[in-house]
Amino acid sequence: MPHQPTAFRIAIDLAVLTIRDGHLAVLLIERGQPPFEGRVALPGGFVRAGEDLDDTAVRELSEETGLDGRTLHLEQVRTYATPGRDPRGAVASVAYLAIAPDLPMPMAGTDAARARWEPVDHDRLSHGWLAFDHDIILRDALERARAKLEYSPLATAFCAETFTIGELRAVYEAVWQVRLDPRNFHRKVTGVSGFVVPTGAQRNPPTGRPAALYRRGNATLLHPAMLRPDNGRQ
Amino acid sequence: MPHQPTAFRIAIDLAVLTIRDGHLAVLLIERGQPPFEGRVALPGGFVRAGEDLDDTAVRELSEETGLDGRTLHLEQVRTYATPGRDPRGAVASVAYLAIAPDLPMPMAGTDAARARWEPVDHDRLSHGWLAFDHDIILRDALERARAKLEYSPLATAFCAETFTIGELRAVYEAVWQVRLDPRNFHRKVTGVSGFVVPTGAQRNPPTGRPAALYRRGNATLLHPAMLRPDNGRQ
DNA sequence: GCAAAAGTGTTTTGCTTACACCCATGA
DNA sequence: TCATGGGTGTAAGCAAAACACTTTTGC
Repeated sequence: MPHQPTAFRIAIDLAVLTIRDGHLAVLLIERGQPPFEGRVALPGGFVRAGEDLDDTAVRELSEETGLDGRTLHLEQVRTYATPGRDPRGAVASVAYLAIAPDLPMPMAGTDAARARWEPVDHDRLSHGWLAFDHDIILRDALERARAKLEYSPLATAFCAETFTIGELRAVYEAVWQVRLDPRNFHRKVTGVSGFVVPTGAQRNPPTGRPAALYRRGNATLLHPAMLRPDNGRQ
Repeated sequence: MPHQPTAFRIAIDLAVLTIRDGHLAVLLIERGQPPFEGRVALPGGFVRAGEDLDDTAVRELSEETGLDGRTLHLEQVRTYATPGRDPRGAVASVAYLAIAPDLPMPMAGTDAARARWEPVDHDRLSHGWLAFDHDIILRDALERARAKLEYSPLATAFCAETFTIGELRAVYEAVWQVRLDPRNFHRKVTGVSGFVVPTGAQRNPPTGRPAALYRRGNATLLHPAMLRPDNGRQ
């Protein structure tokens, strides 16, 4: 056979999302060496011998950001291997989507010093915001997250252990970039079996009536689904 | 740095689906050499230098099965790289889902002689039906196909250029493994804007009233969606 | 009392289901 | 004429959207 398989290095790139100040934010690393030195990029790194892809994702998340991937929602999105996508040669990238609650930023020690949360800039996205082809990777990861909010309880992964319905609504509003009716949202969420369960406790907002606190339920699929407004309008 | 990135070869594995005799079928290859000689596996092959993943998928589809990937629905599903998944060493596999109409089997020439359609065996699936980890890959690809029938016009990719509503219903029934009410299905499909458009022509079934023929519309998302019966029942 | 956020009730509208019923053909 | 699949009508039930209204806090 004349054609030999090419040898690739395989990188994991992480699109780590959270909600900060009511806005969707992504965890970025300022690159300290070429290629793309000084530019911002998704955190990531190479798969090592004997490592499964999920393991690499957890390890890189810890090394580069200080976050514990075992407690976060973490899922594979897709793989990119367009020739020339990495100036260092034949590097395939397996993209992962991670969802984190609004954590204190510390991420002490190690390489995490270069990590920071940045609001997702929908204008600059796909127009040279991030290094490599990370604009495309982030766009695909965002679309995955948006889609999964509809039929899975993924939104609770953006929240702390306990949360109010208003906080959950803020997640949907930030990720979908829409305004939702608080009254209908409340009824819809509490009507989906296994989505959220009341803890009995309450929390006082700065002003206003105290909100009941909830924790994640055990549903893995939402029924009925939380459909995006205007979803599919031609 | 003590840890070097491992070098991988990257394979594309194809889950090519069609409907044959009212049943969901997958295209399999009987392996002619070790490892897993004599066992059946998904068709596939290695990514070559300078090739994008989609290109490899199209090329392998043509070489191993005689099908033209440029005219088929073809989409990436996910990547598998669990250590030890391939006895030949560090081989990552990028799985693709392909959908074909019920084509005449010829697939003349080349390696396609070893290719054959097999009904999807849901019992043996995940219990050592296919070589490598292809049971898992096929299961994931099937789940992708099942999910996409709900919100995308993917079902038309199983049909020829023109088709009847009954044929389209047979696709949903075969992929979802359910019975659907023909009357309600007809109304639902024709009510989704851009899903199917009437050609004006008709076709006579062996017995019964002639059926109107349709072709694919230009919708990329179905609204309202074709929800799976019982979808999400706890 | 006022502002603000939480939460309930009600109406309208649209989709889904179940099923009765009619249509057009081959044998 | 009968069997068979194609296709329409209709009513019940669930879910979504819009919005009036009440509750409970901090100031």
